[in-house]
Amino acid sequence: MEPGGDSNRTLTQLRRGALPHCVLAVLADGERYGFELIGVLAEARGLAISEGTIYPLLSRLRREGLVETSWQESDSGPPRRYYRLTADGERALANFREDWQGYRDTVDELLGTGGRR
Amino acid sequence: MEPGGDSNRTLTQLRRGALPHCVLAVLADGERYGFELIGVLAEARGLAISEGTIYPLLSRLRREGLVETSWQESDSGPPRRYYRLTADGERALANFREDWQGYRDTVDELLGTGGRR
DNA sequence: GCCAGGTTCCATGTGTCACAAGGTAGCAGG
DNA sequence: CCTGCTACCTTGTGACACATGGAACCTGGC
Repeated sequence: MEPGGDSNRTLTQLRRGALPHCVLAVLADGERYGFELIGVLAEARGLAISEGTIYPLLSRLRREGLVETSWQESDSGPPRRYYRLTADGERALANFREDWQGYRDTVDELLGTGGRR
Repeated sequence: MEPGGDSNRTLTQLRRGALPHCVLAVLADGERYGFELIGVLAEARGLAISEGTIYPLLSRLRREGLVETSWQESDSGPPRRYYRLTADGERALANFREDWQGYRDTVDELLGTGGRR
């Protein structure tokens, strides 16, 4: 049912690296709930994920103290759990920005994709 | 045994994304053997890996037909298994370059690390 | 010879994590 | 009520980086 996921598997592995911190980055702009995050990330090329990915991820971030949550009523539908960054979360995000830039430049250099832009 | 692997674990997850294709990229410049690759990658910031990582990775690339190998004698030490890119490997590398650039730009945009370098 | 130490390869076990699939619950509208 | 949507979460599977340990081969000292 899912054999040839060729270049798809590659993207999955790529996502692993930055996805959690991309979520943190989105939350840095204001609180969001799980379903909403899926929509926001779906608009970003190469970051489309599903519920089975986002909820375990958010649980982990919460367990690590990088985000905190609050339940809020909805006009139409069940209540939502909103996530927002903690101070630790902001620190983790700042650290990651540095790690990411170093890694990105290394890969660009090896691949020869660093040139223009 | 080592729970607090804080920012280290992050780098491991980052590596996962591009490491196999970075190996392909190095091999695109000429054939190399396993131990040599460890040294080459160690010089690239954020890509230092060990034998336990490189050999399973190379086996996988071989199984997928992206690299092929040949044994060659060494002046000093046991024989070496040299790896070089196949046509499929070159194709995979080219595909990955595109995937990588799209992904990289997406992450840069979300993190706000994209402003020309 | 033979033994210590370096080089090179590989296999096994563990832990992390993305994802698919499925399950629960609240809120509509016919 | 009952179909369908929104929203959350859990469980099982599989991929893969890494640590550890070991085998095979070479060299140099004695």
